Amino acid sequence: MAREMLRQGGRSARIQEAVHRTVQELLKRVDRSEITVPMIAEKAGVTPSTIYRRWGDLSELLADVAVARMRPIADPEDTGAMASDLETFMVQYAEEMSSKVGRAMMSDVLASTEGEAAARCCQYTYHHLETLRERAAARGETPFDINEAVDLVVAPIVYHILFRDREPTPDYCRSLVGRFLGSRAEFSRLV
Amino acid sequence: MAREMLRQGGRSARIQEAVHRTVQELLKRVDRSEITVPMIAEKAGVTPSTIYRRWGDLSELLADVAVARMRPIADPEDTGAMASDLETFMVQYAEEMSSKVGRAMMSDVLASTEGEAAARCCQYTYHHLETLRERAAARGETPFDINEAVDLVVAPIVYHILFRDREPTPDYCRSLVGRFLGSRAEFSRLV
DNA sequence: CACCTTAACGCAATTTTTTAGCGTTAGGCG
DNA sequence: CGCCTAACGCTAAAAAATTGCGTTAAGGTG
Repeated sequence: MAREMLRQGGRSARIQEAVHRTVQELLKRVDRSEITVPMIAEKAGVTPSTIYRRWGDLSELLADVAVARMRPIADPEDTGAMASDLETFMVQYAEEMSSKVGRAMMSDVLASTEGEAAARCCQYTYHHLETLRERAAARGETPFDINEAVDLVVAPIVYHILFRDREPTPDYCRSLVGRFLGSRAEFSRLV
Repeated sequence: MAREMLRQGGRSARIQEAVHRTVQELLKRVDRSEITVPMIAEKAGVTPSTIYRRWGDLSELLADVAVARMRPIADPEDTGAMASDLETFMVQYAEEMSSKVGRAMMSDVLASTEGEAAARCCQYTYHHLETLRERAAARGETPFDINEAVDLVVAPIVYHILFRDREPTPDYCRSLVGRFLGSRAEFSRLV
């Protein structure tokens, strides 16, 4: 799973770059069950033993690549209000994760033995929600609770993607956000 | 994935039984990354080629075993009331799934390529919830909606188990059930 | 800047796993 | 009882994973 490298520059970095890029390209073309370490090694121009020594096995490499792909490159879009911010973000999240590559990424991340990859990609989601929460607070809106957002919105989406028992349509995602924010309103009305 | 066997009895069934049992025993002793097909074959007294032909590869076999283990053997406990029924069931569910073997089962199920295993083990949960729902209706209680129960209670538990961002303690599970039933009460109060 | 240390790599031999052909065994059915 | 063939065992060949050892090149030091 790409332990923290003692040497971060030069050849080592170039190889990581080449291998990651090769894996991503392969994931687009061939089915994941067809992908092998020697195949990746050849296309990336490295020796298989290098991959084995550095990542351990194929599943760890795939998990590493998946986490790298999930690393956020930008903050979620600012739509001007908390509700629409959450809706847009979650709809987009569901779209990305329910796609073929998204599903593959989640699968790879969860297959990683240590579970460290899962925790990290979970942090990415928390970070985005935190951004939205602070943005709402800065606007003067009463900010939402992040743990509750995960329980009421993120978790259902992820569950249905993983277990394939329901399609996470945009409408469904918006209804989740609606229920989430609605439950807060009703709660505050009752106390 | 153990395609529906054309021959269900006799030798074929004995081999499936032996292989399944061997896998379960191995999962208790050795780490999953150590388990190999030849290892299972030897302990089960069959040839590796039999396993490869029947299950495809190791991950499919593990998924098949996991689904078989998750197959319900009994209905959830009847505690006399819908709320306590749900609480007991979900607390027990969280305990089983967050254990080491439970996590391994979920991981194996989700790693299965076709996702057919995931859908099936998802059906088991739905079936149990359906039992609780009918039981509640028979008592005269207003039955809960199963999809909402999945979204509000099951999904968060599963999410936290998979991503290891939170421990699904009994108290936490009960609070999920409480919020779920509470949201229904508040909703009906507002209409 | 030249040198030293050693992490990380390439190569190749070995081991293990996976695949595939082919004959054999034993369910299930007429 | 006897036929048909799904499913198995065995074996050989192919592919993948592991390991030892020499080589390359980061990154630090005098």
